[in-house]
Amino acid sequence: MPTSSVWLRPDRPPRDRRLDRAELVRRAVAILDAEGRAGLSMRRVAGELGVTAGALYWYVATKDELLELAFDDVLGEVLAEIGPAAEARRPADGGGGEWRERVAALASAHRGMLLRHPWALTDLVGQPNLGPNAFALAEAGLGALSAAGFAGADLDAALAAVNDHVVGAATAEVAWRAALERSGRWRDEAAADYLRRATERHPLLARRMAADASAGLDVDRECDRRFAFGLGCVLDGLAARLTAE
Amino acid sequence: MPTSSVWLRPDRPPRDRRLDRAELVRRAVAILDAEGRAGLSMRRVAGELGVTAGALYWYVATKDELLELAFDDVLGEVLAEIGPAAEARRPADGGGGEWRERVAALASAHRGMLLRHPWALTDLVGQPNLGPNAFALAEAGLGALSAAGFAGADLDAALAAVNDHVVGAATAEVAWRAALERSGRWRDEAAADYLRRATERHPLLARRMAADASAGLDVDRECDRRFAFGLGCVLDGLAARLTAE
DNA sequence: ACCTGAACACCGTTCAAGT
DNA sequence: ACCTGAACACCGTTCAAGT
Repeated sequence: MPTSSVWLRPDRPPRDRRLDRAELVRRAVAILDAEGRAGLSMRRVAGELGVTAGALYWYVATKDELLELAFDDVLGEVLAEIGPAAEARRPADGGGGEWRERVAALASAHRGMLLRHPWALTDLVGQPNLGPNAFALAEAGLGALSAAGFAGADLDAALAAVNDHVVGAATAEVAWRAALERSGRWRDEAAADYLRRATERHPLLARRMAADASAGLDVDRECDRRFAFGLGCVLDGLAARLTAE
Repeated sequence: MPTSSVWLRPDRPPRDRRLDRAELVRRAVAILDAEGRAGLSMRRVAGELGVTAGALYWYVATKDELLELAFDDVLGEVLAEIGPAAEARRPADGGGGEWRERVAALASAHRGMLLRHPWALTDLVGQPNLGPNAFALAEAGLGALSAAGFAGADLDAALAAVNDHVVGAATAEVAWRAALERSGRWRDEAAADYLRRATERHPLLARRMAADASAGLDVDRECDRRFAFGLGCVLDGLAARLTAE
């Protein structure tokens, strides 16, 4: 059990080494993307790096630390996508109505990253995230919302409202897509029976499911639509709280 | 690898058995609540039930199935807290402005359950949830929002917006509380140094963190406040979309 | 029908010993 | 300083054999 955090023990200066943290993290992310959390083992990472499992513990104290580093790594993609330009021109802009677009761009990039790396959602639960990219992303969010006019405790709450929607929507989307993939195996007699009986007492649910099934819905479009709908609600609510003060 | 789902194979009628699914689930939930996901092993559950690990596989095909059952079990607490009364009087009420309170009550009970069982948040990612309590909860949400006036695809999107906020906020809250617990171990020289350097380039973040630290903030109150703030935003947005049509 | 006991193929982590 | 090799204490899952 490590007594402190990865972020407090920087990667040591190299001497005779064949590895460094960055390489561990790259491998871990690749494995996580390809096979999910269940596919990641210290032995697997080590094997792909041509090294023994024990060697990894020279760079990292536990597997959890490696996951922490991997999470912060992909978190960096969000601002990389927005472009450092947006960050640079922040103090300059007039803070008019365009805060909505800036917040929406951040939220959308954040969502995109979570969909590319669904395993990262699990990291959000239960682990404090104190890496440099987490800080930078938080600062960008605070910047966009303070430019809008939020300050003090409301600034925290406003950022939380946006982030919560991003995380919640990504969670639901990932789960829904997983369910659809497995639904291929649900096309038998027993499954149809179970669903029929289960929805008998749930007419609204039954109608929505029937609508989805009959319309041959475009999953990507529907996910985008729901995300935009919810984000629009949150942003409207924020705008209302802004003018009310 | 099971080819179908737990929900398709109902618990068999008893003969000489000493166990049943309900007992497995109760034990699993107790262990998860007490020690989190890391504390749950098939051997542990079996041991507490006075039985061999292999015996569990008579009732359940995999550990994942047990987790699925455990998740649906705690999901049942949400409507149990709201009371079946609310469900019963649903078709009767006039559908006026009180939909806000009904949706808020559902969201709040949902949040409470997730905070009591933080391990459930991990289940939300990657696993489709097809248990009876999940269906019932979805129906209740659809009922509240269709009473408000939503229909069709907007009904789905409206429910998703509320649920996403609940799940996202609970995720953030659980992570934040975990971070605060560990912050006891962060009170040394190196940690202070890391935080100082990390926040140097992030003035807004630094100011918010300083405000939190100096005010001696009440974590419970602040979490409640943020949840209500975000939920208020979402509900305002929904209300606006309702009158716009 | 239900459970035991033992096995299989894995884990994360530690640590002496090597270079 | 960095890595190996082997070990320890676990896992989930399977399955013959018992009752």
